[in-house]
Amino acid sequence: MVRKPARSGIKPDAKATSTRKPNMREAILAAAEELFSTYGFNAVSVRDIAQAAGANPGSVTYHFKTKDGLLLEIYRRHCGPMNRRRSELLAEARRVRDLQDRLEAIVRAYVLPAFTSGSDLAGGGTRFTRLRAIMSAEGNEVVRKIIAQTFDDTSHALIDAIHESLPHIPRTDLVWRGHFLLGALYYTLVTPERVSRLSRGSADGTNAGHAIEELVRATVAALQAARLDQPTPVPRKTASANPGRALT
Amino acid sequence: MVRKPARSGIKPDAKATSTRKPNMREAILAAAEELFSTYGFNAVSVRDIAQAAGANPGSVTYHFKTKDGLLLEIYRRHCGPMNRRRSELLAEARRVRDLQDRLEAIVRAYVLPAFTSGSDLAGGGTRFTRLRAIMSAEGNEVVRKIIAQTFDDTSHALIDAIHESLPHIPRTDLVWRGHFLLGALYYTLVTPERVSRLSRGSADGTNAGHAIEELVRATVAALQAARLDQPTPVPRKTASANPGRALT
DNA sequence: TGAATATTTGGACGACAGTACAAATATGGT
DNA sequence: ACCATATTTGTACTGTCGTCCAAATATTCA
Repeated sequence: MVRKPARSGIKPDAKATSTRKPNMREAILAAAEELFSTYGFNAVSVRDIAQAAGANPGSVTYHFKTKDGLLLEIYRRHCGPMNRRRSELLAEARRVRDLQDRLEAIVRAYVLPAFTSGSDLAGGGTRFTRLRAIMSAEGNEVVRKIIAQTFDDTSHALIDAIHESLPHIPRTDLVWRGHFLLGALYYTLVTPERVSRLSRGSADGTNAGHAIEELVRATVAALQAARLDQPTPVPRKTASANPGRALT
Repeated sequence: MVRKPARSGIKPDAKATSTRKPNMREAILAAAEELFSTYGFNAVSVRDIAQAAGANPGSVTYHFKTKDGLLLEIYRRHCGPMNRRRSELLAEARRVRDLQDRLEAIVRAYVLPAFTSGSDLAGGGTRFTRLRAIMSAEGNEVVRKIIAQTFDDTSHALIDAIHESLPHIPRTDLVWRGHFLLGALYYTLVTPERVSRLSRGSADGTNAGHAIEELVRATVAALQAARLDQPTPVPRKTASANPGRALT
């Protein structure tokens, strides 16, 4: 790990009181999720995780075989409930009559489950989404597969629902704007203190409620934007930088 | 680096043919920038960089002392020109008469220099901004200092300029929306292939020109959005979910 | 209970990390 | 040519990494 962990209180002490099950596996998962979502995958070692969970490094290997396997299991835990919740809210949102309200509900259906996970209520959804944000930047191969398999359906459903409500806007534009939504969401979870700093304290970046409201408001407005009727036809010559090569 | 380097024992021979100036320092900087912006800081080793630059690992230490020092120098190279360009374009933008055009110009003044660096024309700006995006997710300590020192001024200038053009919108809201802009920008540079995939090929995420146009259009619309209360005064209950809890 | 199984432990392995350093070499001014 | 300096090289040091494994311990069920 890059910084010293300062010994966060993830100790599995006092376990025998209520539950007869120590369930080291769960403790390891929780510790890994917390550490990965804070420092990133590459910066956290298996030993860091084991120590935070009060377990032996060998135990991690026993339960999850590899470090990638551990990450995979974390994703498996959250993806199902989160996307199920999104589907429910999206179906609800589609039935809203007023266009403006419907759009807002659709965006909310996508954003809300990213902050509140179904199973874990203590900021679990936020933690997992922050993890997703970090992983998208670090570019882990295991994650890339999961995303294409699991999240693309949800994203398509979002875009389709929006397109239904805004049929006059090209689908391609909506893909872009939905992409920007996810980027804004990720960035807010990764660097919330930046909002507090730039607003000189008048906004709290770590307040999920505020973040959601601002994000929904901005996104609904962006989605409804018409094409610019090209006051400047093509970006200036300086914007010649088109890396034809593949990124990532 | 994540993948195995295959350990080719071949040495960088035949270097003295054309140019009489090896300038290994520059080669190391270029290689490090390329590798860091592709795989992240933690995933790339000093040895990876040295090999990519055709240099000896000790040479990296000689020129930049530490790995962090190398990263620091990369930032130093780009921050000055990029922010100077932003200031120029921003001053230009402020003088535009029409409100809509002015807003657009202001946003462009912030976005364009992120894609086209002053010195390097072959996608250098894009590469550096992608690096910044990855670093913001990985959370390096050295970078955090640079950002607070160097980029906050630029961000404040952007927000102030927008606030001048949209005085009826609370500054706090503009901070949020500017934050979303940066998040969207970062995410587009980090995962451009996602746009191509979700649009089923009808949009090219790696095309900087398109990305800029879409980003500017969406951002201008988002910036002008009024509070949700104003246009539709009806409080709704459709999106039943209730956010309100703190995160992190 | 005792046997079968599941889990935990502590240590080991080879690979690779960042950095340091003396020797070798290249460079530039006189 | 010479010397002083700048750079490059090869290697070595000390950690830490992910993973493995045999022994120890806990758990479950006949």
